[in-house]
Amino acid sequence: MSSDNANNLEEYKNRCNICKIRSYSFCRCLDDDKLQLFSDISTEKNYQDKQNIFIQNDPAKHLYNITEGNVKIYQLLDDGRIQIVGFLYPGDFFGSYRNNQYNYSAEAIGNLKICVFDQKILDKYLDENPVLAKELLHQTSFELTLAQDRITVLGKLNAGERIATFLLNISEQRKRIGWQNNPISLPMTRQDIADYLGLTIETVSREFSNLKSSNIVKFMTSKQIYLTNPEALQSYIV
Amino acid sequence: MSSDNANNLEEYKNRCNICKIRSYSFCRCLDDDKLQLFSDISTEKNYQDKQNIFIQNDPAKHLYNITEGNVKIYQLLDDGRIQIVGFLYPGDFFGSYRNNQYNYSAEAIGNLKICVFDQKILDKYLDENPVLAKELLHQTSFELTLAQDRITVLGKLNAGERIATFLLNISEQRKRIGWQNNPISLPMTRQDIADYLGLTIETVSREFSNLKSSNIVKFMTSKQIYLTNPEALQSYIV
DNA sequence: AAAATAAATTGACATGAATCAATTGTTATT
DNA sequence: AATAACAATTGATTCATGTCAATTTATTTT
Repeated sequence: MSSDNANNLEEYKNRCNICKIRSYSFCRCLDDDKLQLFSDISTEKNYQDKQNIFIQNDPAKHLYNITEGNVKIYQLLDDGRIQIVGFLYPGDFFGSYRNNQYNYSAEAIGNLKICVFDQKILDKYLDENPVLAKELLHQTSFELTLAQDRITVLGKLNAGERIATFLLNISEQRKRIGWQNNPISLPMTRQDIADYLGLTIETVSREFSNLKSSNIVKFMTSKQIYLTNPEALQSYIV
Repeated sequence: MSSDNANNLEEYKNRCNICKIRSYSFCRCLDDDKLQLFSDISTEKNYQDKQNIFIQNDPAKHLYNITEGNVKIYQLLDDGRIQIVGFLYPGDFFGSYRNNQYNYSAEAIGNLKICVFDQKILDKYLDENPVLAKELLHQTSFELTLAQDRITVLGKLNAGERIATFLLNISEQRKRIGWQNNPISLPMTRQDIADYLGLTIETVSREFSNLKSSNIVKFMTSKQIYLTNPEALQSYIV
């Protein structure tokens, strides 16, 4: 674990075809021989659809990084109301780097492959690898800007605008990781979309129907959408 | 700038009577002789009420840390709608550690004293001071959890619940930094509170009146509130 | 393939918060 | 101290989204 290895990470950063831009995924995005270097501090783990990775307020011991698949993180209120804080993609971190409690629950959407980092071991490792610490800081800063954007979406946008933003964000996300950005697939349910956007399932459905009848989107299936007129979507976001 | 200095920071962390818990304020919280060490990488700057520190989408060159006073950070939509992303306190960071554009505008609330860090110089400094990098990561992670909590407030809580959460958060914040947590002062206008909570000024005012007539709060002035019954406020948040 | 179960859509209606408008209270300015 | 300018409150009304209910479509299970 010489600091040399960490500095070399820079070169592998853009090699990953899953998470090119958002950050490298610590494990999958490294060549097999480099992967070995990280086996000291992370272990790989698999989850299936709807499996919980951890629950809000659990004592926090790990930081996770998505290798393959998607995760939803959500907060639950006492009376059962749920808010989905985020849908996460390959390369995204979740869990906790240092807090003693998880701030949300995390659940797999579909099949999931993640890297698990023990907080203490990672923390020690960062002392010897400032490049890695900075990279983690960079990624966390980026996630903070995404969360801040979502605050504006939930605080100021109406239903139609929220849906438009949501569709365009997914399209952008796909572009970022080098996938075709049209048609897009919605791996989550309508209820999940509603809980993510602070709306009800009925409102989500109605807004989709509006977009459909305006020929702005076209549904191949209810989870496969072709953005016929992305510019029209853009104009929703003022 | 030996890495020794950075490691020693740990001892000064809890000395500051402004920002004890949330993190140390890089400058003010250090003894005068230690302060000297940081003059290489940061400069102090003063602002007055309503002065802009930077504007959204400006090319980002600095990271800031509040020494004294408050800052509001906000996003502006094309049609003039505004969302206040956060009210910041002494010890809080804002600006950008590494992005090339600011994600929000920042404005002083009242008199403000901040430390300015040049991105490039800070970045280089972090390589030699992993403890500092980790501390910055820790603070950023913490701010991320706050932003995530706010997503739930804006996505799921009704007007009364948002106001109750807001008042309790301020009370907690004051407790954290060692001030009396009752009565609390609201340095911002009703419009600011509305723009922070995703409500209108009229709704904010009505909810305050409701709390007043239920004897849950008592207004010394319109900006000085005594929380007569904090437990009742708690029960709002389900 | 048929039946059963779950997910998504659509309609009718209710309601919380926004909007519009007027009034009162507070802080500057001369 | 009087006036002006601004901030906060209160009332009347509208409207976007939520709620409740029924129907259609899609996905499992047998």
